[in-house]
Amino acid sequence: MTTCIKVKQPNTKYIDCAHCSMQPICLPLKAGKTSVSIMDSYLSKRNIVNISTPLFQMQDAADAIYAVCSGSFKLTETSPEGKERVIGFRFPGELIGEDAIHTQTHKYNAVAIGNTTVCRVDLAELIECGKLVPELQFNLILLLSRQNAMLREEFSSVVAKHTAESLLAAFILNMLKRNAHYQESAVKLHLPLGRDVIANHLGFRRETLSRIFSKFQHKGLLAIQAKNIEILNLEKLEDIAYN
Amino acid sequence: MTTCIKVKQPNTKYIDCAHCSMQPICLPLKAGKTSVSIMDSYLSKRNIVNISTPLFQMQDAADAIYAVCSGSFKLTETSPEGKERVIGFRFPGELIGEDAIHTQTHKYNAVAIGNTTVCRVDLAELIECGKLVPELQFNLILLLSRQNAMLREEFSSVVAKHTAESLLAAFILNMLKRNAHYQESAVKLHLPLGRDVIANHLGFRRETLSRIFSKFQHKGLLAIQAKNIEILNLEKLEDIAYN
DNA sequence: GTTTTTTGTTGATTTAAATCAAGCTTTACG
DNA sequence: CGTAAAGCTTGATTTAAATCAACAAAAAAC
Repeated sequence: MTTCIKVKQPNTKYIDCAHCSMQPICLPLKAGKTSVSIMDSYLSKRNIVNISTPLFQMQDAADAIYAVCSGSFKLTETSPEGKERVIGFRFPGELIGEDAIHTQTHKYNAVAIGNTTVCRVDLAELIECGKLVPELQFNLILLLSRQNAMLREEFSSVVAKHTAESLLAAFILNMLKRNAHYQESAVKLHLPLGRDVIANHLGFRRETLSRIFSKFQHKGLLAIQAKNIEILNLEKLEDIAYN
Repeated sequence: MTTCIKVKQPNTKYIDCAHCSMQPICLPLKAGKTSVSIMDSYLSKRNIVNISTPLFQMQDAADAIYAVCSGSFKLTETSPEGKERVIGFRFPGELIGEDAIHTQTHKYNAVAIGNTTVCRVDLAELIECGKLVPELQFNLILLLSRQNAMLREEFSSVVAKHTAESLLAAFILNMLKRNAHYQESAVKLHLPLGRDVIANHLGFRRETLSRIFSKFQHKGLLAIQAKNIEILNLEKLEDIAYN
């Protein structure tokens, strides 16, 4: 049976399979619940390590779903003039490329931030396997529905915000929630994202981001050390987010 | 067999079932492809007319997926202080509440804009039916994946925009694309949304929206008559959207 | 059909964020 | 190890959008 091989890397934290979004697909395979022999022959599940390279790019053929094991990804769109717009992020335990089932070609780029590990599930094989194992197919439905809910949540953290402050506050809260299950503390957040990348995503300038971070620190809402953010006053941050 | 009953209303356009997002589920039922008798006994598909009322609200039990037949819906979140934030729109042929499969309770409100018609598919019955008809289950996977892609597209039309102008331009282009198959012209857009609602969604004030609309008209990009927008210069609009 | 209310537009002023610019810190590199 | 490069912060100025305010145009109500 294929297993998840964890590649040792310095300063990286791995998500355990129990907290991974791919679990509804992987679990029957690992636990040997049903039809393991069938799935084993179909699903080519393996680990790939990327070093700051694209997992896939716009217009690439979409032939797999990925789950992030360690590290982070930024999802970007490239405009005709070559400008890059960061449309989202993916962290350990989250999915990338799940819309591929429908689209055939990718509509955005998925680029590794630092060194990352991913689990890859071949789409054609997954679909074949699903035909034989209805349980797996229903798990995929659950997984897609959950990804849908996650997407909408990420969406609502950046939409309909009137000020840069409420936008950033909502973004931090979204990051906190999504990273909760693999951070040491519920109020401590390691954000492996550069200021430029965050600012691009939120639609304002690096300088503005820096100023708001400073303001939040002076107000006693956050304590920031490089890429580590500690939330000191969650309630006030939520007030600002809800505008 | 249950059929789609179209209720006659003045000034409303119905999406035909061939262009509806629910089609992958409804089609086997209507065409009598496979196991129609089984599905017929399970799927309670029917039309409901709403007059400016919520289809569902935050924290309501999520027990169905809806497809919009006619009219439009706004999706909103209500903050603890009662402020409303418009997080998206749904038009004829599009789905509402598909994330319900995973979440059990709704995380946002779906409110009818004017008079609307929807098709309702009971979730518990759909899942039961899926167990018996694997083909239906795979169609649901396709549908969820497509909804995922649509969500990401709606998302990327409002994220990472640096100016109000590019935000509005991208929003118009997204609306144009999503309404393409039931508008008379590829460059004419009937937007049944009030200025306040659009402005709320995009995160700025009614006055700002009005001014940009005027600016776009003076520049010869748009021709606006109340809620009807004609795109006169698509290329320039795209340039502004890509910022 | 007229009044009232809601919705949309335009103008003047204030405020928030972009831009320009310099200094500082951290990481990468020879 | 020291230097270069990239990333982050803070300040001064300009520009874009919010706010305040008046008015016009549609709907809705009477």
